[in-house]
Amino acid sequence: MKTLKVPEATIIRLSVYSRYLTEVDRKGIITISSGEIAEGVGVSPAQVRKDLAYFGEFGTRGVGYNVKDLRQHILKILGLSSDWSVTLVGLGNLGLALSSFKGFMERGFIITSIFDVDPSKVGNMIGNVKVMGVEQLEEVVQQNCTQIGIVAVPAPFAQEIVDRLVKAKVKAILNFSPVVLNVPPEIELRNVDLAVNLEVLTFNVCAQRY
Amino acid sequence: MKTLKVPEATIIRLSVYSRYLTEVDRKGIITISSGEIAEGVGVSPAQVRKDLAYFGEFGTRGVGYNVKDLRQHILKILGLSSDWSVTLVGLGNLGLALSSFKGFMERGFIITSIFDVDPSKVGNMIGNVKVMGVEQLEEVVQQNCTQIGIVAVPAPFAQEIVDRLVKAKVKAILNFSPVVLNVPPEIELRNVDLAVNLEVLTFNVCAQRY
DNA sequence: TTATGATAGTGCTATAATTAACATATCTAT
DNA sequence: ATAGATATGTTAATTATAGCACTATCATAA
Repeated sequence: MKTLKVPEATIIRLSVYSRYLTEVDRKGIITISSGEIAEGVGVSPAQVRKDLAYFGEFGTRGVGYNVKDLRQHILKILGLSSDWSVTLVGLGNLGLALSSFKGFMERGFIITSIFDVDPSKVGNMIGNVKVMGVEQLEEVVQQNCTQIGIVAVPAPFAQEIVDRLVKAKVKAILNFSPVVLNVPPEIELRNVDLAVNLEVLTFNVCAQRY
Repeated sequence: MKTLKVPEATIIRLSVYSRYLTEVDRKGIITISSGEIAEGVGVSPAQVRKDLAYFGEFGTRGVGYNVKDLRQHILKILGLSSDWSVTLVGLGNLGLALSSFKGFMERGFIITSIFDVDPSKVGNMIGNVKVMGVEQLEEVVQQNCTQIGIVAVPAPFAQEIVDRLVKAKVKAILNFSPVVLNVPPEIELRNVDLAVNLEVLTFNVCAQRY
């Protein structure tokens, strides 16, 4: 057990491992080796062991890992042993897609509030959540002890929404607007930029040159 | 000019720089320094210069970079000097959101075809693109010389769709299904896993422990 | 024309991440 | 019991990435 500085790449892989283990578990498989996990998710066996070694010893030498146990351990590491209350701000096309995204619920992310500015949307039900006007954001989010905010508003409004989420004491923000946002250092911020992803692809497609 | 092995992190940053430069250019600013770019996007000035150095010399010592020029150079590097034909497979909530995502069009990604299995969707118009049944995928995609496929279908169908895209000779695939996909090495594949992003956040929120 | 200030480009250093190698532990079969 | 096969955990080596500091170059103004 090394501990202390864990690369972000490791966290991302752990998340992928856990999802793969869920799949493997569903097939009724009891034990799995680092090599099989590696094969399944497309990394090296050493990488799998190294990633796990940051957090402890979860396997049995000569045998492998118990699928259920390892999965549980990883979920615990990722902070997924209990549910998270999530607020979604912005109910455009992307927001709507996110609101019904199964992958969130499956992993314990519960969307407990949804906000939009559009009066024609406010009051509507999305699943069993009522859409509210953004003016209520701080109050509702704080009351619910919501810890994660998802920002899916047009770029020009993103910073303002983020500021209000910070005021409402969320701990982490997932931003889908293609802008650089400023948050206090204690707030975790991640940006998902869809166009960037395509551009990495086009670079690579064109990259015989480099 | 160093060339040859460019880190992916560099490509991602270049994409961010270029977007920032677009913004700066709109404000009518002519010249910008590495320090100002760095400030604007939240990296170090050395990093900005290093990233650009992979591809050439674009600035003037003692002065900085011409905003328009640098922007154009970066777009060229990323392969964005001409448009890309993109096909979208899967018109669920996410697919629908992607189909109308402005960020794609702005950067020259043109969705030229959309496929779904649901007969109630086939035939509908999304913008000026007619939704087609997946059975036509190979034919249409190949005919259009579409080079990029976006996969937004449920996880169990993703591999099959990817196989068909490969058969249809796309060069790159952006996958939104949370599964590990197999493609031949010459095909560029990127995965966008929305839940993973949230899980990196929760880990960090919980990570006082580590 | 020359001195000064500013800033890009670059080589070197330090840090981080990945891969490889190995020593240790477990299970199975004889 | 013991030997052999297997697979983890860990240390070492390699590779990749980022940061720093120096050098070269340009613009400006005296």
